[in-house]
Amino acid sequence: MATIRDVAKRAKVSVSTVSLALNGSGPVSPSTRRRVWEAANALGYSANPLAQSLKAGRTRLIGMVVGDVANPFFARMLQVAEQLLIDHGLLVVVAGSGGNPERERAIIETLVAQRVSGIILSSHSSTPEQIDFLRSVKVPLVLVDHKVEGLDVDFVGSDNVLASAMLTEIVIRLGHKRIAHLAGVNGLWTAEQRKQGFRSTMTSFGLEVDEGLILSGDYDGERGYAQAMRLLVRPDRPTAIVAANNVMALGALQAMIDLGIRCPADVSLTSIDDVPWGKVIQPRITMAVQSVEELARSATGFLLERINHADVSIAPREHIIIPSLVTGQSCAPPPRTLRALHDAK
Amino acid sequence: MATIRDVAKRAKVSVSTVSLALNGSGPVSPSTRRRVWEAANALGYSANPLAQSLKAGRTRLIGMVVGDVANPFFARMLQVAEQLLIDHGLLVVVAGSGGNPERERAIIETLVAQRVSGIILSSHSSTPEQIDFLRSVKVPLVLVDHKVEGLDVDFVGSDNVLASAMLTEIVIRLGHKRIAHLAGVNGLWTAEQRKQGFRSTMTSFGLEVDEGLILSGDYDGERGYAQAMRLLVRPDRPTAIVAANNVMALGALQAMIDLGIRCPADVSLTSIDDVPWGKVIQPRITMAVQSVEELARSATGFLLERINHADVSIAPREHIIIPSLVTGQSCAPPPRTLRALHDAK
DNA sequence: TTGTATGCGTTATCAA
DNA sequence: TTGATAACGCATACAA
Repeated sequence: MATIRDVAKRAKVSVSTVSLALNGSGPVSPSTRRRVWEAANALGYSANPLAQSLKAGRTRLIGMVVGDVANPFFARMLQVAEQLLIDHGLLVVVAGSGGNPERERAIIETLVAQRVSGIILSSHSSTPEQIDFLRSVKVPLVLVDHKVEGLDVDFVGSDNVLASAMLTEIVIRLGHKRIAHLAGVNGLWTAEQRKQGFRSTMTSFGLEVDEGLILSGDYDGERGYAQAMRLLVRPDRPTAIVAANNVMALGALQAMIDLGIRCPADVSLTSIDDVPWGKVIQPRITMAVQSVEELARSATGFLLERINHADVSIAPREHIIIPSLVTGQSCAPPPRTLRALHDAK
Repeated sequence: MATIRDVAKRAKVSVSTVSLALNGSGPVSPSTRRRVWEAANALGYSANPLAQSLKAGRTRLIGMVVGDVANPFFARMLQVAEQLLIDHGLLVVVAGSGGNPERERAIIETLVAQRVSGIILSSHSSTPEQIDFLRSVKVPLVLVDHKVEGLDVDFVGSDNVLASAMLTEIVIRLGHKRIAHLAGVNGLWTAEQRKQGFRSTMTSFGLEVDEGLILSGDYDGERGYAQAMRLLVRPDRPTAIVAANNVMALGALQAMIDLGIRCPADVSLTSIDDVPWGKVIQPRITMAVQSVEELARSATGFLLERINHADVSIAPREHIIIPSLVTGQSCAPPPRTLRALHDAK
């Protein structure tokens, strides 16, 4: 591979002139500029990014750290962000933490050591230690999806309270009273927010929250299936389930199918986040969807601003995306028999 | 950040001694080794990967280039590969080519310029120019999924001919005669292989291949839906559809649902590749699945070998994964009326 | 407008 | 066993 020295030799100028000419970072006479250009072209020269990075102290790499790379939500986010970033000459390094805080930390340390220009992080930990650690990261950082309270960095996420509140209200208005919430990973920010939206809506409609009907499915399909099973086999089973994410909703739906319970005739179901291939799943599930595209665009936008204006200090920003309701056929009034029973008591 | 010089100063030795002590790349007396270690620890020193890479001529980065990062097949592949690679101290840079050959080429050039240690590529082009270009890439390269004929590099993929042959045979044995093939992107290796498996099986069972029943859905869900529609509204519609991938099968299923056509009572359906959330889709689709895990493991294994034994020349290897059949409820004998009609003619 | 020289942080060669 | 020094390839402050 040709180096800057080869170009200098061929153009009969010094290396600094080549650098100035090619980067436009200084005054170069048109004639030498052309000579340099031609020499560079003839040799197929392009600067070694490694040497540039060593000099500059940072690479043109962006780190993206999420819990699970294969999760369709993050896969889509990666897709959108990567396209945007590559157009700005930035490459994306992805790593999955598996939801493990230590692993998350180790990955971030590796990325910082690699001198990445910025990090997009969906953090799975908000312990004081993790906050301290993240605070110590001097690389531009944007948090997505999961907010870490007490950490003053850019955040892009959706209104999780609103999302579950919307869905809860829908089933309440249909006449449901025994409503279950299939929650996410306990302690995780989004999971707690969604739980809160469920609880507050129940209360504001004068319904009592049965804590036994709030089960965590860990945002996982299999766990969602198991927990839904547990709910559905109860003699006093709920007549509606508000699932905190898409894959748990699918797990719940599968549990119903396996038990011969009809949706929505017997039990209604709602979900947060779009369901992959939701259109071919019967019944179509009523859900509160957050725009992944908007999330990805916003997060990369924040990051690019910080990278390009590293000199000016920008106050941490927050972009909360409002979920939109997509109505399916998975919700109906509670079955007569049950409703009668409840009304009677 | 502490540099090697800081460590040298603190341990009162030269930088070369620090390098030797820390890397174990030369003879160092136990006492100085300990002093260096302690100094390094006290300063929280770790070598700057950028400087190491500049010296070594290559980074500890692996490039992964696929058509679509959000495609569940590739997302899963990325997930598995990334975990394996990070355990070997390698980070993964991902980029989506969008199936565009020029973009694919540009991405690979960027990765090579970045001095990545290796590239995992699912190429969407096998033109002579692309082959020449890929041949010129001096970085360890492993092809996955799509084989590029005439390029002597490691390849990991599945037996695509067998996959579609299996599915075609299943519907033939159920008595179907008018069988459609919802094919992938014309010209793409896997798509052509799958088409071939369909054709040869039809022929070997003495059935005529109606070219009008082979439609390309471009491996895309929407296109698959449209093409399935086209097939299903025909008065002489096929009684079975063999889809060349999962998302097109889902598109076809959706088309059937929208048209009020029952699956499998009216039309049978099969698919290559696992369907995401296939368990909650009614009916469960009969499919030939390839193990993405095996593919990812094998590909990273090949790559790691080449990277770790860059000195010895290894002949290009091929790992063909045998798809396994997963039987669902999407296949049944053709409807009586139609069968009678056909038998009569 | 152009050239010289230095540093970015390592590793490796060669002396000592 | 240890140390001085030259690369790796580039950018830039300073000189000319």
